[in-house]
Amino acid sequence: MKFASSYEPSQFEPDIYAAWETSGAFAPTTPTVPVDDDASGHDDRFEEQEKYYSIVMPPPNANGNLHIGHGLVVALEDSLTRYYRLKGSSTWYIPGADHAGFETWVVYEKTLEAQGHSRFEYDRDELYARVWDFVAMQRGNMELQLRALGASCSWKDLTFTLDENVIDRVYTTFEKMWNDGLIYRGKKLVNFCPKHQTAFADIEVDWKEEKTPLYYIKYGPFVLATTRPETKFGDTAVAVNPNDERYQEWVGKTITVEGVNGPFQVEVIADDMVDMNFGTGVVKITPAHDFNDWEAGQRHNLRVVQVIDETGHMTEAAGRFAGMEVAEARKAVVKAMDEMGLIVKVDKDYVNKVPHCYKCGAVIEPMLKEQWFVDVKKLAATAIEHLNRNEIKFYPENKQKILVNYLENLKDWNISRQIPWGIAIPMFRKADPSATDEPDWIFDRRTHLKEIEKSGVKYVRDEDTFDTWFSSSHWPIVCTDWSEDNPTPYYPLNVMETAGDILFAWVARMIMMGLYVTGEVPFKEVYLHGLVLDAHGKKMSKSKGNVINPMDLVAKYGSDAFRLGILRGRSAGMNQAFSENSVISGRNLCNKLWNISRLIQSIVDEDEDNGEAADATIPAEHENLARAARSVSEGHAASTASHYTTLNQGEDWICRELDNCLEQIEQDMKSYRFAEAVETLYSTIWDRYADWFLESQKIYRNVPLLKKTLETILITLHPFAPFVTEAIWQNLSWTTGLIINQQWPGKLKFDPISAEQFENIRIIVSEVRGTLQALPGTNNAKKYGLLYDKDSLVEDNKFLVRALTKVPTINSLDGAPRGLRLALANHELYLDVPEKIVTAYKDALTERILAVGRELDALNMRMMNPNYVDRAPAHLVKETRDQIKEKQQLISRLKVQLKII
RNA sequence: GGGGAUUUAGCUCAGCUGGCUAGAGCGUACGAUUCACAUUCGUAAGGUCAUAGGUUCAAGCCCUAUAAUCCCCACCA
Repeated sequence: MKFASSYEPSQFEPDIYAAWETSGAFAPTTPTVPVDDDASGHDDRFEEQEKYYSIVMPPPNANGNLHIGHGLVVALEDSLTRYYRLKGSSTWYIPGADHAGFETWVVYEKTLEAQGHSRFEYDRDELYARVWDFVAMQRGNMELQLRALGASCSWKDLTFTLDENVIDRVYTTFEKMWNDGLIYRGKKLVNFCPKHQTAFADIEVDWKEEKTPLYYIKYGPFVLATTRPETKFGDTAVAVNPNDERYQEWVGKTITVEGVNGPFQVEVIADDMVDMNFGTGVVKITPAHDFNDWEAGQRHNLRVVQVIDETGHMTEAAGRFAGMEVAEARKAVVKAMDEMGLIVKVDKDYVNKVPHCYKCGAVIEPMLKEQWFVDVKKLAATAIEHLNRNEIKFYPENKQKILVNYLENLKDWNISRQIPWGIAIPMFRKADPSATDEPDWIFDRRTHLKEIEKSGVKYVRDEDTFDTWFSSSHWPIVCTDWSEDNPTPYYPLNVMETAGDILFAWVARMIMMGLYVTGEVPFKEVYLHGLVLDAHGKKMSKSKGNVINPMDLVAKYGSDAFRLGILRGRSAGMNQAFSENSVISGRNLCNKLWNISRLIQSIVDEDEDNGEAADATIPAEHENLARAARSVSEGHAASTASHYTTLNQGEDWICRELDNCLEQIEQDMKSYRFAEAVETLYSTIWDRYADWFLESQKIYRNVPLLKKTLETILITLHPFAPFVTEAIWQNLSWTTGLIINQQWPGKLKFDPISAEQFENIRIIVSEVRGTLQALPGTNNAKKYGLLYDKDSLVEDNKFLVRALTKVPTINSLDGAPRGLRLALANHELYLDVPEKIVTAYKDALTERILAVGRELDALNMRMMNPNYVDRAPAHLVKETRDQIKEKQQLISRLKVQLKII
């Protein structure tokens, strides 16, 4: 026997993955490059009646390890991929790796510092080369982990965000945008991290609430409130609200302000931005270091004086405070002002929101810099138009509205980053400004050169790199190898599965870019998953020490258990807690399935030893139970057990249950209800297949049906638990090939009336079990027999009912009723219990009658309501009537029993 | 300030278009056991579905308020 008594994932998983990978099962069945076999000049792939299923992996950081979120990503995406592969689509799951510009840069800079070096010792190109080697060294780690999770992705198509074709595509788009006037260079305030020396997009800024003292300072004729007294040297105006009567007389005048570096003059302006109710209703304007002030400065044509430099130190404009760090300068300035009596009061508990670098936590300084910007107005408008036409279906639905709302308010996008690790911006600046006839900036793809010559003029490359999202926004295009000359049926993607928190950063930009480049939306559906929280619903973080490593769980419980566990209790877009219990329950299911297979294989072996391999067998003692066999041929058989015949109610019933299960799974997968699909499989396999059908097969054996139904279960579970299903498939004696390549099972055939009769058997068995447990004493099941009165269902299924209830005997009632009557409406059944015990059961019986009576009352109330009878659908009214009849019967029978006692 | 969610058993969550006598996993209690599986089997306890109104023959589900929790966007000096 090949089956050990329990399933050990680690014994199978690596070999199974290797078998899949080497067999080529991960590659799409239709080529990913154009095909023109009939030399028609057209790509044949568009003409075939082929179903394509394409999905890309949000590229994990090439430099890092996978975290639990990636575990969820693989569980979701790979389940989809395997499901559609079994369904017969040419399936392309494209893996990726992200150079993760800033993230990787931060890690690398730390290792540099640890070695006692600084980035400033090297020039940009050298740094780039060094990081490349660093990443190359680390890469592969994450790829191994994706394999451990069972990702059935097409490895040969792995796309790295710095691959040549990616850079090519990004440059092509950039050039097009440049020519279309969508790219401009602007000197604007940008979010700048003084530690990392780079600008950020708004979206990358981490706002934190902090107590920052609010100083009320004397300011010429005014008193005004500020949290940043050190920027006073950059003030070029003071503003009041135009409707503020208190300050009307000053508007338009120039005032003299006493300062720590001596008096200076500013103009008083009126602007709506000022809130009359905050502080004193007077605001100092520092255009170089505050976004609102910058905008006010634009409106009023104010001078811009930079007082903080890129390293976070005060400039010469700060006079004697020059060279100090911002925090230090603030203290010094406050002290000096206090000594001069300029500070009126201090609100120490004032809570303010301060921008921080999301990586190092340093305070972000708004900094005036020349950067490249994308004019997003048109791009956003086009995206909104397509979104409003519902060309993309969102899961959860509400994200569509949120996205449109975001796009409507989108500001121009700063795409310049001052980090060496990234794709170089392909722009070159004229070296000699005196050559006035030539443009200042030109586009050129030769970014490997620092200097180029064009029309005899020298140009120097801009040292900045692209914001990672600028290149990432091309992901569906570059992964599927779409091009203007060769569109591909794999674009648009069928689905974009990714984290809900990058809806704006990534999804929005992919849509804008996809439309701009290809004219089509880049994907037909979007599924957004939420955060995986810890067991208590808290965000996982290193500082809290509650991070769960998916690889630990895989090692402990197996890959399938992890996948099943993480899909449980999870729905689109929701941040949900992770519980190890769910993984344990997944592990148990794998083991259960293993043992189900072990049992069936042993039955098959025994059957073959008996030389009766051909057909269903019925033990001689049950021969009278066999009904006329219905031969059913299966047109869409998965493997070898193509012929089966159902021979009793239990067999019809399991076919019906499996059919329902298949239908349910299909619906769930269509609507991305993964947790429900797993739940359905769990209860079908465990509560129905194992607990009822297999138990019944210990009495009646139907080998072809056992084979067929096991195959059905294995294939249906395979998308969610790929390893154990493949391990079993390989160990079964009659299956061939790999399960990953099988076809999704078709519907099973069965007799519905017979199937429904089995429900009655289940009800009878449950009632017997429940009543026996409620009787006083232990081991009741072994003590009392079961009596039936003219009940053909029980008579025909004597042996089965006996096996399931464990009662010692089942006999026909001869003579007057005796013992304890079971509370079943349509069956006359008695437990052969002595008088004494029946009496002891009296209270329980009375309670039972009362409970049924309450249910009956509720039903009667409903029927007495004329509105219900008139307005409710007829079938419901009939159902109620039937229920009333049934309950009445049950009560009267129980009352008879009670009287006898 | 603008927007999005969540609130159902001890815990984590289902309950999709109203028909519910509200479900699952884990946990708990009680009982079983020599074989497929203790990673097992059986039985049970446990919920005025956040609160208050409303619509409807019928509300966990729809509407209107309220409360609590969480998230995103904008940012007030």
